[in-house]
Amino acid sequence: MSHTLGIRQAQKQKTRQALLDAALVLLEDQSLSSLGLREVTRAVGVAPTAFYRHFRSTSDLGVALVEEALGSLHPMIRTIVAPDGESERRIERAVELIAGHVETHPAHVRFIARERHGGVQPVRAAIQDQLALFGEEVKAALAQDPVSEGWQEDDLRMLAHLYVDQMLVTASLFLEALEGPEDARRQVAEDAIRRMRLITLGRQHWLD
Amino acid sequence: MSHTLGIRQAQKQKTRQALLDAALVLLEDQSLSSLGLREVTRAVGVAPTAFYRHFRSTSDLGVALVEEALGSLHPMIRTIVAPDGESERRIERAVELIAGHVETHPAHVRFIARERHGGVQPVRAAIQDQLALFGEEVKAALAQDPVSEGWQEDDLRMLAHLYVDQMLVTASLFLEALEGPEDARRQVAEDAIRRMRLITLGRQHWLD
DNA sequence: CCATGCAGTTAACAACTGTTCTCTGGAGTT
DNA sequence: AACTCCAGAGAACAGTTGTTAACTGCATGG
Repeated sequence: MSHTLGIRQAQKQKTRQALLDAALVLLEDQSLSSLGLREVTRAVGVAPTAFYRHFRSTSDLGVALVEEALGSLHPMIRTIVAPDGESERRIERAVELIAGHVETHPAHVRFIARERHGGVQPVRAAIQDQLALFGEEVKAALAQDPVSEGWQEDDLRMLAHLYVDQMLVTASLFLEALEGPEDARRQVAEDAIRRMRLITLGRQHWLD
Repeated sequence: MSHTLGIRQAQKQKTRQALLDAALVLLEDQSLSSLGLREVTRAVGVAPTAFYRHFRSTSDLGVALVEEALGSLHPMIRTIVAPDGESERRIERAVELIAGHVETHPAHVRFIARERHGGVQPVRAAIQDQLALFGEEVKAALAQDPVSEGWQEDDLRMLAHLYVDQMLVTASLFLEALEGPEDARRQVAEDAIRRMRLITLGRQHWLD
């Protein structure tokens, strides 16, 4: 299906990716609203004006980063919330998956946590859109589960959003514990499991 | 107890407060890491160099803003979590209190939500410190509650942090709905109440 | 094989940044 | 009344920023 694109376009995508990568590194200790376009091009080793061939502005680049960070995450969401297996085991697997993802993509996770409430409106909007999508996917999966029988639409939506928020909180806690000792990470994992367990408990008694 | 301070110090505190206020306004649509000190002094109508009489840097000012935004919030936390009255009524009151605070101090709430994961380390640390304090206060209050009889220390801590996170999430949702129609705010309130209800349910069955 | 398109370069711009040093006027002290 | 102190002003600094225009060289399609 993928038409092998010419040398020309390949080179373009390569520098575009280099810009995204460099920006992500620079964003590890600053916010997008203070990221300068010259800063990014300098890091890549390319003229400042080359930036415009790929992005209208840094906030435009930010939106592309949101796509990169969250767009590929939908399969993982579906895996986490897939209704199979015993609930305790599912919780542990979910937390493990989150921990793994934070370990392999720390900069992406940091970027999302930072810019979710950050100072750049279009980027905030892009993140909200993706998270809303996550919410719908989780809600659809929850609806499949027999535990959700008799649930109102509103309550399902609430629970789905609660789960999504919980995933983000957990991810950002893992992020904080990344540099620290392994003990801290295990602590975060245990705490996250406890939280999920309590939420699941509330879920099972919702219709009492 | 408060010694009436001289004209000199009074004037100093006045411009200091003016700097904080101006910064808070400017931070409504940008992050602290992109806030310039000249920008702030210009907004106040004072020479750039005057800034140094009050703050070492903008991140120093940010830490002061954290104090201003969260320092005065401890009484409210204690009120919310005080163990009196029926639980459903307590939840409603808590959500109302949060909604009210977001309405009266939107800029402060936005600042905290933004800089909690923002690009300025000292500010992040200051926020984490305050939130950890909130956590301890909530935990202490929960321990008083008869529902918490027989709970382990770890579980109490987990629940306290869950509550604190939930308050922040709720506040930021109210913030997003602030400009919109009243309908949206009522929706947020109802959703927040539902979340709290589910968590409380999980809490009541924790020791089953 | 030649003409076109376009990714990336070079140079220049006005505007802005944080920080330094020196100065001043008036409040606080004796 | 004379003296000290210090919040704020003013000017200057070397760097930085985003954006513009006109360019160059090479992959591409006819």
